[in-house]
Amino acid sequence: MPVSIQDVADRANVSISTVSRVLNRRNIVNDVTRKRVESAIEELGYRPNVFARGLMLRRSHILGLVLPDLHGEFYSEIIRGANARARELGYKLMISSVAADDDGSELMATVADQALVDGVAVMVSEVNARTRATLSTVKVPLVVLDGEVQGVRHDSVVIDQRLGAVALIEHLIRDCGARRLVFVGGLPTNFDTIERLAALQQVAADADVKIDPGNVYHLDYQYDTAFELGQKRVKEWSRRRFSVFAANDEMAAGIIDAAIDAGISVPDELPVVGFDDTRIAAMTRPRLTTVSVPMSSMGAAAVDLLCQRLEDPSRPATKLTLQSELVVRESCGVNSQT
Amino acid sequence: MPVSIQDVADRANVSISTVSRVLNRRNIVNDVTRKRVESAIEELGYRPNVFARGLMLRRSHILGLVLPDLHGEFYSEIIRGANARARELGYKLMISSVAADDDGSELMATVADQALVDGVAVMVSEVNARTRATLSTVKVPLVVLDGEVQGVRHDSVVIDQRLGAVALIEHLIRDCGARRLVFVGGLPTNFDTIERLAALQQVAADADVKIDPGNVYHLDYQYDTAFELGQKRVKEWSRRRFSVFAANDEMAAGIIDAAIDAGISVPDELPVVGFDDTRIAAMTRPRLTTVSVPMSSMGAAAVDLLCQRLEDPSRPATKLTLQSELVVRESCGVNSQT
DNA sequence: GGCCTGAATGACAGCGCTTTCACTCAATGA
DNA sequence: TCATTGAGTGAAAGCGCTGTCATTCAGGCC
Repeated sequence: MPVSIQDVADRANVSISTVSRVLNRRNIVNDVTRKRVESAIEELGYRPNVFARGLMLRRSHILGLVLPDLHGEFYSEIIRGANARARELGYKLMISSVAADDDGSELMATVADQALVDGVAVMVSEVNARTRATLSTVKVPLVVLDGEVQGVRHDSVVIDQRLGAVALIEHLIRDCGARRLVFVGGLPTNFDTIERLAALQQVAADADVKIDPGNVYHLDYQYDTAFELGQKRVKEWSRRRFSVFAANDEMAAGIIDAAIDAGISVPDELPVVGFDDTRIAAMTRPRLTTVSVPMSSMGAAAVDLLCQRLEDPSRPATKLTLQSELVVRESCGVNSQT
Repeated sequence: MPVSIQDVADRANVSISTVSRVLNRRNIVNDVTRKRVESAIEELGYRPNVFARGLMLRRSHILGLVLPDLHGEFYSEIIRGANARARELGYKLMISSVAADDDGSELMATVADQALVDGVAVMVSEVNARTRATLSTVKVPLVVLDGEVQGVRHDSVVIDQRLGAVALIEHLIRDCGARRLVFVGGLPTNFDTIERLAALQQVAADADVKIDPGNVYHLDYQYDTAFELGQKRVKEWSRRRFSVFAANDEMAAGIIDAAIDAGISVPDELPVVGFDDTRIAAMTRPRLTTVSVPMSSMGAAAVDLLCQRLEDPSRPATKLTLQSELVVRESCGVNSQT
């Protein structure tokens, strides 16, 4: 039923070799012959069989993208960026998600399909022995997003959260007069949480601002849990003149809402800042001061890196760093944009 | 370099046929032999070549998902739902996007990769002759999301927006006392816009509520354009006691913000409702009254339908309808949840 | 013993493509 | 005139797998 290269060859009165040559624009084919083949292809609506081609070429022109979860704008933006760039470069994108709390086996099952993809970009929320072991079995080019896996050869694209985070916290301390800070992050093993907390501690130390270990909370990046935490703590935070640095916008929104419910004014009685600059950052009231991270660029960069390595497998491992940027809105108390 | 079925056969001292049989659990293989083959597979870390297999079986276990755009929560939720179900059923998902204003050629290029996928789910924002022509060339099972394409054999999963929309408008009219309505939708050719406007007109007619054609606006589902429209009209709407029905939450948020900027209170002076119940619907102030549509279920259902047809190609075309549901919050003026 | 049966396995023909190698046949130079 | 070129093409060998058919061989029956 499906039309094969043989059908085209028959119709054009040439051998399949010639059709193949026309298809791949390789050795010179006589103009007249090529035209004949091309119209045969057109008339028959012929499309080369991807499998046969993949079998020969050992190339599928498919790139894998493995994300910890598909929830939230963060990931969807990565997909969008990766998809756009992949299309530009003539690749297809295969998406998989892995539960954030996966022990590695699921990651394994997903990445194991390397047999199909030419390369794979992986974002692991947490690097441990299991994930390391899993990733070391990957035989195709590997790009790690927003993290690094020791002992495994891979390129990576990371976001320099430090710069943005530092700018954010300096703004909070210098311009908004914060003296005491609360940090609300994800799990202590989470790469982003580690980075953001480190930035906080660094700036705080420099500015002689206090961060009590008791004021560092590890939640799960969700609105609800942050809201619950806020319900319990918001009055105390406000009374003691704290400012809240949440490691993402969702949690910042949760805390803002808890504060408002408790009759506490944000930012006057409790400044709150977020991270990521997702869609909701502009929707909260007050609007969130946050750090914009180039999510879709990250996806695009991953695809770039994969393709570059595919072209030149011997090039040295590359680490691409994307910058993050402070976005000042209203939730921190001083709107320097006005 | 890569280990093939022959390597396994050699190591286990059997023929490749036997290895293949072990792999596919087909004809009975002697227990002793099977164990030997299995351990050979294990030791060699053998994984069947997807292309060779696909070439024989004409099955890739990959499903395609083509969306008009990858922006926005709506699409990312579809991807999430589809991905989860695909994984459950042993399929992989390949994502592509097509610009919303595509004339069909891009859709063509994307869907043309049917050679690779076992089936494809397509969401077209607008059905016209071009898209119809493109989709009629698809040779694998096709599921159309949120729409129908005449003359092309396909299954479909649609969201019954009518029910939710009707409930929303009835709530607006009956419970909130709306007498005059403004509709802010997408392009007049957009399926969702057509459905939602139709529901509005139906209910309005029944309730003897007026909808002036001059109060039907066709925008692009974006916050910004709605905000701009709001800046121009919000005072007039408020003065004339209008209520605004926006065809998605983004536009509703834009109008709310325009109203607030103009010093107009929502909902007291201008009730506004949205559609979709995306993340931002709970983030606006006041929170949006909207209609929740089961986005991720839609993705999952598409995958289900595809797999079912793959199993039984002769089954009659199926149309799966998902229900939408009114979500009352604050932006309409009466919070019946309290 | 000769024959049949059926379980277990192997040999081999493709699937549709790319690619190597060989071939044809003008045009060219000696 | 004849060997030599090289552009253009075809024949055929796989790529790694599945599935059909053939083969082997122990056990059961007459």
